[in-house]
Amino acid sequence: MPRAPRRGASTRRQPLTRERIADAAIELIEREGLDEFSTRKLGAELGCEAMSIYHHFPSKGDLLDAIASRLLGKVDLSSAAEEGVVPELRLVRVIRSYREVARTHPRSFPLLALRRLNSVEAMTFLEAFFGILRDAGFDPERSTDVFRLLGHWATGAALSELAARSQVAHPTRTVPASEVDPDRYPLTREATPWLLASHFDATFEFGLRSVLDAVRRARGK
Amino acid sequence: MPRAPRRGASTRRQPLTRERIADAAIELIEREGLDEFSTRKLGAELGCEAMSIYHHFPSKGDLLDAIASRLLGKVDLSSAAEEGVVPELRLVRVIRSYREVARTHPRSFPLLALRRLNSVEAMTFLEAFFGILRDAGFDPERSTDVFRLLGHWATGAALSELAARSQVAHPTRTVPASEVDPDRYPLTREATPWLLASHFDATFEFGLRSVLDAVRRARGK
DNA sequence: ACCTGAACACCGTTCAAGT
DNA sequence: ACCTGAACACCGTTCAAGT
Repeated sequence: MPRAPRRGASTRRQPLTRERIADAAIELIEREGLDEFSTRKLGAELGCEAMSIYHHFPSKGDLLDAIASRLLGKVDLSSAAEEGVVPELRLVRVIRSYREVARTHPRSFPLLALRRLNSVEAMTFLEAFFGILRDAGFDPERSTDVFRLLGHWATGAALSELAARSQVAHPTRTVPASEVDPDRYPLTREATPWLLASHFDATFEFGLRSVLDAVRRARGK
Repeated sequence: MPRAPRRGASTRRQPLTRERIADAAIELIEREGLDEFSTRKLGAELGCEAMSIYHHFPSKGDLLDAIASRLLGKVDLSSAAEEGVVPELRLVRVIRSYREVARTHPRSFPLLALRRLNSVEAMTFLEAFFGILRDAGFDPERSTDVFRLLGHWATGAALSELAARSQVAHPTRTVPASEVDPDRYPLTREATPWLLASHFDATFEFGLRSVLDAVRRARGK
C-alpha cells in the first residue's frame, strides 16, 4: 500500500547543497555548541534524514572543514585591494574583521584555528593578504613570516577571548577557593583588574599596536 | 553464589586518582586522537570500568579541563626565577618550553588553547610569568598586556604548526586541484616555499624576535 | 568511599533500497 | 542522482547496587 507523500513538516523543498548544509551547521553550532552538534540534529534542522548529508560530505570531519572555510569566507576582504589606502590600514581592517567573525561566531570559530584549510576561501584570503604585504614592500619570504606573525597573534587573541568568556566549551566547575590561596599568587592577584573581560579591548589594541610596530620595523630591513 | 574475585587481567591495583586518570588520558589522546578518545576506552586503559572515572571527575568536560591544566604543568618554569639571568632570556626559555609541550603533545595541546583554565597549574604559570615581567620593569597593567601578547602569539603559532602538520584532526580529503587553479593565486604560489613545514622553525624565530622586540619597546614607555 | 554493571538516550556511519 | 531508514557498533551519563 503506497504511502501518501508527506509534506507540511517541511514545505521548503530547497535542494540540499554543501553551502546550505554548512550554513545550517554554523547556525546550529552557535545555538547549541560544538559538543551538542550532530549530523542527526542537523538533518532535523534541514528537514531531511541525517544520511542525506553524507551524500554531500564524505564524513562529519569534512563538513567541519567546510564550516571552517565558510567562516573564513565571512572575513571582509573588501578593504584589502582598496586603492589609495595605505597598506597598514588595510591590514588593520582585515584583522579587525577577523576578530569580528570570531566574536559573532564564538562556538564555531575554534574550527578555523584547528583544522587545516585548503579551500577556495583559504586561497582567496591568503592571496588578499599577500597582496597587501606586497604593496607594503615585502618580498614573498618576509610576507609569509609577517602573515604568520599577524595570523598567529590574531588567532591566539580571538581564542583566548572566547575561552575567557566561556563561549567555547560548556563551563565546568571553577576551582575551589581553598586550592587557590590568593596569597600564594600575589603578582597575579595584583594584575587581576587587567585580566578581566572588561580589559579585553585594551589588551587587543596593545597587541595590535605591538605586532604592527614589529611589522613596520621588519620592512625597514 | 559468591563469585571468586577476578584478578589477572589487571594485577596493578593502584588506586585511581585524578592525576593517574589525566595522565592516562593524555597518553590515550596522543595515541588515538581527540576524536577517538572516550571515557570507555580510558577505563579499559586503566583496567577499570568507565564509570569509575566519574567518581573522580563530574563529567568528561571536567576531565578535559584537568588534562589541559596537566599539560600546562609540563611547561618548564625552572628558568623563570633564575637569579642572574636577564629577564628576556627567561621569557624566551619559558616560551620555548611551551612550544615544546605543544610539539610533544600535538593531539591534546588544543585543549590548552580552548578551555578556560582556573587551576593551580594555571595560577603557578601566571605567577611565574608575572615574576619575570616585574623583574623586567613592567607594572601590573603592562605585564598583563605583554603576557597576553606573548601568550596569544605563542598559542597561535603552536596551533598553526599542529594544524599544518595535520596532527590535530584526522586529515580529510584535500581540495581538488581543479578548484584551486594556481594561476588565480600568483602571490600565494610565489610564497609556497616559505609556507611549507620546512620553514616553520624560521617563521617561529622571526615571530619570537618580533614580539620580543615589541616587548622591549613597550618597556621604554 | 570507591567501584561496578545494567540501562537509557543518544552518536557516526554502512548498506541495501527506494524514487 | 539524490534521498531514505533500518541496522551496527559505538558514545556519555543515570542509577541502584555492591564492597
